Amino acid sequence: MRQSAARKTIGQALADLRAEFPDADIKESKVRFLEAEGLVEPERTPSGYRKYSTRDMERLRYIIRMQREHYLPLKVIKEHLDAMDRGLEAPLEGGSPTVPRVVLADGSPGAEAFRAERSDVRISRRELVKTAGITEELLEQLEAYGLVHTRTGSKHYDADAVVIAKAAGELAAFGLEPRHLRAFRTAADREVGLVEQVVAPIRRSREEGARGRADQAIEELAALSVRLHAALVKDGLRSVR
Amino acid sequence: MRQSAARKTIGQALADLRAEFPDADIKESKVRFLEAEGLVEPERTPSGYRKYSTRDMERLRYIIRMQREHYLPLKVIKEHLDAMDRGLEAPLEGGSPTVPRVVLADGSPGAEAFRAERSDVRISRRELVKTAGITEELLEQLEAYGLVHTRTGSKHYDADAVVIAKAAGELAAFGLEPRHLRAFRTAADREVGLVEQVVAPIRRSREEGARGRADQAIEELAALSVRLHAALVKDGLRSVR
DNA sequence: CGTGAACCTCAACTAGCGGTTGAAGGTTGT
DNA sequence: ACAACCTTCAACCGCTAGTTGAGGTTCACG
Repeated sequence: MRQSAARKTIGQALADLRAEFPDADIKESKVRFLEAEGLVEPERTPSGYRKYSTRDMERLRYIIRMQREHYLPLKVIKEHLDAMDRGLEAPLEGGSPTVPRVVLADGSPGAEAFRAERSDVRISRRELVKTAGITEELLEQLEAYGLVHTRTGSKHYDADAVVIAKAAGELAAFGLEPRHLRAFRTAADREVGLVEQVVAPIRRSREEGARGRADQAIEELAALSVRLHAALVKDGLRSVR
Repeated sequence: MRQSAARKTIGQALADLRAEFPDADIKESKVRFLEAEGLVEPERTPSGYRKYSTRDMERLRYIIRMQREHYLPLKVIKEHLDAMDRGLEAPLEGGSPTVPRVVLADGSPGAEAFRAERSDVRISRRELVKTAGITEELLEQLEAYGLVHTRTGSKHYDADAVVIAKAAGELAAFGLEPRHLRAFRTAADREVGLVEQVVAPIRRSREEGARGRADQAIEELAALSVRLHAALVKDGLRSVR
């Protein structure tokens, strides 16, 4: 019934977008228009049907988010996407130029984050404290709770560490301390475990391309996890409002 | 020719703006247009000539900066100006380097983003199954595990339900069943609890604007939670790859 | 007092953006 | 076989952010 969620026809792609942005009334014509403008380039079947990959879907979601949340014109969004294509990302607002910026810039189900394997960011402890805008003390606690860590076998931190530290810093401003955040770590670990469970058999298969399919699966699972999580939190918060 | 610098005629105002934004080619017609749109309200002399105060000039400069730097549409800029009139801070003005800004919460646009999705989507069970592309059976399980539910006191589902159901459907394609997803629910609940903890005291305060500040806090916390979670998952997955 | 620059209003016009629509036709799944 | 789904292409649309011009008033200076 449900195929590998990977390469969607325009209709399926549209259904996905509508599910994620239910109040936006996105039409086929819009998705095609975005292609005409050079913002997405889905592959085509031999007969000419569009096929949207996970990456294409990420781009579409990014476009819609940027339009809605930041009112950016398409040509600016295109520049961002192009910039993200060749190397690192650049989106929202320039900061200190010395420090690499981190993607997961807003509440996006941050799929693009999972692609950024290329960003071999290496940051010293001092830089981390500075760019994340946190105190030494907070960093120590974050490390104690296993939320932030140096790369295995290194004394340096990576891009994830920056995002985590930054978020933790802002949460601290609300009175949430690292010990409150332990649950996040646990939840994340559990999800990673789930992903492992799914991927292990794929990876073990002796078929050709098993490795690639495993990586693809990891990406999709990660994106889905984050999306599911975000929706559940949002749903749960309805009761708080 | 020489006047008190305070209240400029439109010609003098224009000269000022052109000096500050030499490459913007601002015309009288534009300044008048901005007034017609309610973004500035210069006083008038008895004969009807416009007189721009220092404050009016600041507003004009702000408008031009926002257009150039953030591509904001006039109606959004107007909202910002109105908000600033009622004592709030300039939403998108250059942030202090020490305190990082939360993107999702950057003033009315961000607020709208989260609020917008509370649109009153009402979907029947049949529609949910169809748009999420899942089976009846899966939906039953999702409900049994508390992942998807109708709105309290209603027989209909909302936008969150669609996103959740869809994600669950795609995860099911990977062999992950609702029972595997229970942990997501638990994690989300824990985060909601945390948010509640932070927000409750804000809300209880009898100060003016407490309600608004509480909502603002919820949005920020939600964004931070999702961000933190995503980064932790991504970080955790590094070991799987 | 006259004249010209600077100002006024109001209506009509416009360019560009971000799509939408419809017609005519090809492809695919059951 | 036939519906559901997909394709292209050109024409059309509504909105934003102004611009332009006609016709008239006010101000500053000689």
